[in-house]
Amino acid sequence: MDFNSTPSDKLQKETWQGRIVYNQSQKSILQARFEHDPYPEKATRKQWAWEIGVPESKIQIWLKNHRAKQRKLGFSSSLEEDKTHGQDQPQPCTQEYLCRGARQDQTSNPRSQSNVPVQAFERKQFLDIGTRATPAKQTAIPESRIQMWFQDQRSLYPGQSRSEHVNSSVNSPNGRPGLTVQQHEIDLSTLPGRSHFLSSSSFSRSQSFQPVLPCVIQGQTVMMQPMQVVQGGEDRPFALTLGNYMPVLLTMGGDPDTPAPFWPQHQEDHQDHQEETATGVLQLGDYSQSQPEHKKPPPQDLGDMDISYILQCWDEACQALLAEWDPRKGTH
DNA sequence: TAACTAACATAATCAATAT
DNA sequence: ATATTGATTATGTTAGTTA
Repeated sequence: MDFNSTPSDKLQKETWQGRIVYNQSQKSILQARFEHDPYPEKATRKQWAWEIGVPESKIQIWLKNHRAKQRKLGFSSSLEEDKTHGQDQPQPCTQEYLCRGARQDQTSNPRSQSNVPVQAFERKQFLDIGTRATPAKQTAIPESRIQMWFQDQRSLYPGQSRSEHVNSSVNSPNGRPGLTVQQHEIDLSTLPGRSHFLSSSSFSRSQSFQPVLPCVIQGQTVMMQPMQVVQGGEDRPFALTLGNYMPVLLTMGGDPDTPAPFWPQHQEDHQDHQEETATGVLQLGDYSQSQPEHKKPPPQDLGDMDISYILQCWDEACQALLAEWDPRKGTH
């Protein structure tokens, strides 16, 4: 991530959050297209995205913002006349919802495809751009679908508020959430039983879980499990918060239904690395292992491990993170 | 057929970038 | 410092899928 480069003549640049800065030609194209079709269907959005060279999800965001801007400017009435234009004359929708056929084909439930997004949501209800991309890669579900699914899940299971999310971020000195560390405990026993989700899931409704901090050492995944809820993570150096986490060593494999951890062993060419550092890992095994109040023994696989080795891994993890953590950037 | 949920939408707001 | 704008939130609707 390059925070020092100037935007000048770059096509677009990505910031810590993956924010795009459209150049003038991109904006012109989008605005011209928008005038003719302010509510493009999926295929059209993809076409625009291809022409401009950005993901379709970005087009969707741009359209959303541009519609809002137009409404604010008082052009909403004219938009009403245009909005069915170019949609092969479907039945006019109530409000501005796309009609049948104009929408993307409804994909099957991510839960039936893989429990990667489910477990990601169980761990963290607010996904950053980087962490969102990882389960998307693991499941072949587009990132925009992952994002939508998370939004729907949050509406179904309001486990934490935005402010709690913000407060739980460990901000870097410049105010940016360099490493997002979810410290809010989601008590599943309070969730409404509105679906078969919980009962069919790998954990019981009466259980709660806490997020974990991952790191990979010598081919092993070490999960840093919270020992207690940390108050006021703001402005606190990451190194200090590490002390509140208990190392738990996880091993690969096991349950065939359990996908491989989506923590990338090889951090590929994704735009955002720092966010994934703190969040993008799949916790394996029984969720009951994560209950901090009971101080249960670590996962069963750990029984085969030598405790000194575990502690050594933990020490190495701390050392590595401390060595690589740049206080000016909030990450390495 | 009812329940569930993916795929949309809006308004409000935050935050990065431009002016 | 302020305006612009991309991104995210909460919340609501529609319609396809599933039990």
